[in-house]
Amino acid sequence: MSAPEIRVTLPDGSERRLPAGSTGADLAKAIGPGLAKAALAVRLDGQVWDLSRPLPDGMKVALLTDKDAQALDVLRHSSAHVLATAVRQLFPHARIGFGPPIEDGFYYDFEVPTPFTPEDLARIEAKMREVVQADYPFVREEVGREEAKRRFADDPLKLERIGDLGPDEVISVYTDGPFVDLCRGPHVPSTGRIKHFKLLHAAGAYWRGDERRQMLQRIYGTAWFSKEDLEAYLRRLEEAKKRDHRLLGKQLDLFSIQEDVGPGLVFWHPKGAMLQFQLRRFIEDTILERGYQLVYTPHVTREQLFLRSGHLPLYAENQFPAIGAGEGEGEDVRYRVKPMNCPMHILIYASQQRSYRDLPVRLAEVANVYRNERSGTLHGMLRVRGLTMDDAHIFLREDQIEDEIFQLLDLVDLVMARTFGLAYRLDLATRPAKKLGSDATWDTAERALERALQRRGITYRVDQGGGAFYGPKIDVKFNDAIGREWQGATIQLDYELPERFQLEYAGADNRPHRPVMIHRAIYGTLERFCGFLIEHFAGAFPLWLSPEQVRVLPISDDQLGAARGVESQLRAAGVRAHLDERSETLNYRIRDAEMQKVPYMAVVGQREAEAGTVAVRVRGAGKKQEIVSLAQFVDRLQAEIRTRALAPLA
RNA sequence: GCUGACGUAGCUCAACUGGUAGAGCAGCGGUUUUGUAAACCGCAGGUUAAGGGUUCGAGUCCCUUCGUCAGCUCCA
Repeated sequence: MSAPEIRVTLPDGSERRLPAGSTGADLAKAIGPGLAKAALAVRLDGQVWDLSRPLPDGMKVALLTDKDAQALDVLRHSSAHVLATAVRQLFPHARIGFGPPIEDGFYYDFEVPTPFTPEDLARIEAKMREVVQADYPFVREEVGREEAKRRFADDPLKLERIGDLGPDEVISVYTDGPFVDLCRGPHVPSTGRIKHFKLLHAAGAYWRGDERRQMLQRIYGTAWFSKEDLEAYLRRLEEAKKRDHRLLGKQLDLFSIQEDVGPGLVFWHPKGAMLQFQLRRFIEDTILERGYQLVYTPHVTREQLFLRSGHLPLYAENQFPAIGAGEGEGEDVRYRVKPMNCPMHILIYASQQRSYRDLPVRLAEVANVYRNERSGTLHGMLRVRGLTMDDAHIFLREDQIEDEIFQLLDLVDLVMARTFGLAYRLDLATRPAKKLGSDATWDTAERALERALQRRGITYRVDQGGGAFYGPKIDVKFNDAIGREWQGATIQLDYELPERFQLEYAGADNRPHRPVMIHRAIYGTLERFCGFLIEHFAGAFPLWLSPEQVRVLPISDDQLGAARGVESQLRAAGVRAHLDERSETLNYRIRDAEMQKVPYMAVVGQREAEAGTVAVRVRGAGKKQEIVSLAQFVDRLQAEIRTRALAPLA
């Protein structure tokens, strides 16, 4: 029994009465013809529905148009269906996987005997335009389980999905023209609404994200409400490519990765090495102020150590194979290059008796470790095999955990936000399925992390099951130029290793107690962080980080002497200055300094040479120059370096 | 690791369907001595990633290996 009328509340609070059975489209029509044309979907209490579905009584309803972000997701989801429609027409035997909207676009997975070629993509895109032209309505139907199975009898992928649906779940099917898909929806009213889209690329993707299962072919595309948005997005992709640290690393001669040595192994060229040196110096100075102690430990160890720590065999996949012992040593002695520093730092902790009064003991090491990452995962400096971690292990009492985590979160903020001006996200990663230790321990650990996060009053996401096998962690996430997400800083709580190594401290009760450990890295690794900074600053580093801070440019050889004086005085003042005495035109040398993103140019012509001044040109500021005395210039540079200013001081 | 694409001078890229590997920039040598984003002339630079095969002939076609890129999977 349905009421003869339904009532809905609009976002402005007003109420509307409609005949029972009215749809979102009817509501839009009732409000006005403009809205009827613009409406794409309807939102009921946060849930988005198709316009064609009858509205329930007494709901809050909002019509979505191209102004709503949620509508954009609907558009992209519908675009995925248009893609599948086109693929099915060109490849009738293609089986259909998933086709969701994603950030900036959509994809659809297909099982086809041969992967799509770029030419196929062009054909598919052309076919998609025909589907759009045909303006097929998206028709929603609810079907029973058996009916659903019958309809998709020829597609094992769909059948598998149907089988996975819960008994109470409504099974809906969407049809646009010749294409029928099992789909939760919602969709735009018809394919004609999709106008501004482009297929980007195709690549393999495992069915259901499981590498043990077959590989499907995924086609990625992007879709927008307006031509301008689409073009802006494509431009944004182009711009992002210019910030790519792999490109800038070459252009600015920061680093290289060489085939002769191996993938994922970074050569830090002099300019890149200066970046690393500054970053290292900054973090080491900072943590020394905060009660850390620096240590250095060996790069290889008897394999035994990693057996005891539990890394072998658990982490063996990511470790390089064992190295045989040298002549004269027992044949059973095998060595491993270290993938982590924790066991090393633990041995230092365990090398003497510790009192409860000594805790926390904070051992830090900017250390090189080696991990045999899978070849396909390597990516410039962001994913490498030789990692330089700014690692530390903190040994503490359980009652100290919350405070220590609190302080660590502050350290993260100091480095990320207050020093580099970076926006960052925090994830609280909780217990995974495969874990060590009792649930009670995990409860305590997770709660300690939570409390510290809340005490800092920062928002964070919960990454359910994303913790390490030995404990929960807080991870810092950021995006690279191309939008991929990476992990930076990490703070991990560990009850397991102290147990395995039988660590102890003497308590106030004069009895042995077991400490807890925190593994933490602030940059994460210098490779990844540096790569990220290159992209973040697009190579135009703040002064304190810039490998070359000032380029001194004499206008002609007559000023060479004066320019040499400027260079040496700057260097004496702790500024990384470099004299460009090539017999090229001034314009040429300015252009070169600009392209190398040197923050300051100090031009020395006859006037400056006589007056003891320099003509300062600021990176990126064009012709605007300032004549200052060398002393003033030095003061300004030193202040800017000392404060680690992100932009030139006025 | 998996799927696909790709690999030509230090860098960016040419070389029609197999027919003598080229250009710009960078480098080097000269000339030029410059006032705010590329002076001019010349020279040199390559076992076409490596190895094998097909062919009268391979940068181009086939195979193997290595590497790069995109995505998946996995992780700082």
